Amino acid sequence: MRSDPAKSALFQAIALMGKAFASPVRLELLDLLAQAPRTVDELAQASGQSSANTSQHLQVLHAAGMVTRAREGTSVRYAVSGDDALALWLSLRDVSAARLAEVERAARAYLGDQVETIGPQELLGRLARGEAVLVDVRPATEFAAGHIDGARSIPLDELERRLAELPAGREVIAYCRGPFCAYAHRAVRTLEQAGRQARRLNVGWPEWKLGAHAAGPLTFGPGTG
Amino acid sequence: MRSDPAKSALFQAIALMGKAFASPVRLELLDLLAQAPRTVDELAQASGQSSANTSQHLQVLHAAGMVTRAREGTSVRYAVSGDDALALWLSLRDVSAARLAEVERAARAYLGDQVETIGPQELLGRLARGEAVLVDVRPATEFAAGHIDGARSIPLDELERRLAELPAGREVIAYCRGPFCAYAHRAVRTLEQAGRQARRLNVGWPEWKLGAHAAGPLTFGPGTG
DNA sequence: TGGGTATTCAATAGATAACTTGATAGCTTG
DNA sequence: CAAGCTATCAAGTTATCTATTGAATACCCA
Repeated sequence: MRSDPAKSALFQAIALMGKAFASPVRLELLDLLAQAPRTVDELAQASGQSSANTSQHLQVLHAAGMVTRAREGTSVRYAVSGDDALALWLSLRDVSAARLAEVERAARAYLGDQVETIGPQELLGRLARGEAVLVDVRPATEFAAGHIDGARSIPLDELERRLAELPAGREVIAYCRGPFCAYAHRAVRTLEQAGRQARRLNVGWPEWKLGAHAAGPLTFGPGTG
Repeated sequence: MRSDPAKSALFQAIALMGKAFASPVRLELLDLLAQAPRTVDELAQASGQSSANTSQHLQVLHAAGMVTRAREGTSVRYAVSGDDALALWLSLRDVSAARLAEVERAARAYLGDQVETIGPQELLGRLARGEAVLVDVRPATEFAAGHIDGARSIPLDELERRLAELPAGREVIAYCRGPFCAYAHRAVRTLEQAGRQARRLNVGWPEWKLGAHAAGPLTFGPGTG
């Protein structure tokens, strides 16, 4: 077994994908791409990195097979390469949150006080009975790239002046990018200060897309069926 | 959004776990630990690394929350820290195999010619009807640490001289560490050369343990239910 | 065809990581 | 308590990674 060159090549090849997850900048880019495909420039702006640096990190992600690249006129649009790649990123994120106290701590510090949540099952029931209204508080472009069926788009920074659009007497459920995104937290606080009843959906669009609404608790990895 | 320190800290913390997957040596250690807990020395020997180097890599894995550490007299025994961590490693492995041609290529080169396979569902049926016998061809210590219910242990290097133990007239199903392990391939070839009917189970012990037998095809990530 | 923009390439300096070697600490046994 | 073993630490060398800068390329549009 000592230094079998073929086996060694196998692990080396897998490590290429592992390296993709070794930089916080790349993780942030991946997290942005999990919401919607974007161009290099959009990603550079959203992540606060230089264009060149963003491009280089995207190439690492591309070499690892995590993202696809497509020319669009003068721009190049990157996207997560598939549901399996998306699920892998979410798994890494969730396992690290479960296993690393530092991630939990950083998440709490970033999100602020917890707000009341609702699960996918209960949400579907309340929506079907007309008791609740579902609001996507992400930026409009991300809503356009994909959203939960039946949701209406009110980006967080427009929420305050568009409160009237929300029917009174119905509870408002807000969702955003996922459990580590602050938008829905802030939306719920804004809504409550406006005297509305509001909760946060405990999954984001990527988790929903992968099927969180079809089953109960989140599960990981191969063969959970 | 530009350089939010709290958000940046979050990705930095997650990247700590990402870094764990960035080295082929660590991946090999993780792969070994996926079969059974082991001491530093055992891991060093199995991976062909120096003791000190192995220890350092294990510390990185430990800092990432992927493995646990327990003193056992004069030794220290490491183990994968839980089913979620195990599933994450298997997902990384499988997604990289699906997305990176180089991984596929290296796997084929390592495993040699394909042999006929059988799935968990069909296996359970044949076992229940007494038509097949299931053999675990991994080293005995890995069998002792956990194995598929009803399997008998015949390590690959003992298979040839223990052929008589296998009842004639029944198909032999061999399994080992997983889809990237060569043991079961070699076992099937050995058995066929001895005139026995044999197939390879298309999952290994870790996949089975995580529930591959309970459902059909492998699925990835959160919320597949 | 030429100007403008988006992306990538190339080169560099600074930071991090990998592996080796030799020393240290913890446990077991005589 | 001393000897012997296992694991970890510390220091040093080499290799790799990151981010920056400035140049080059690809595309669009006039």
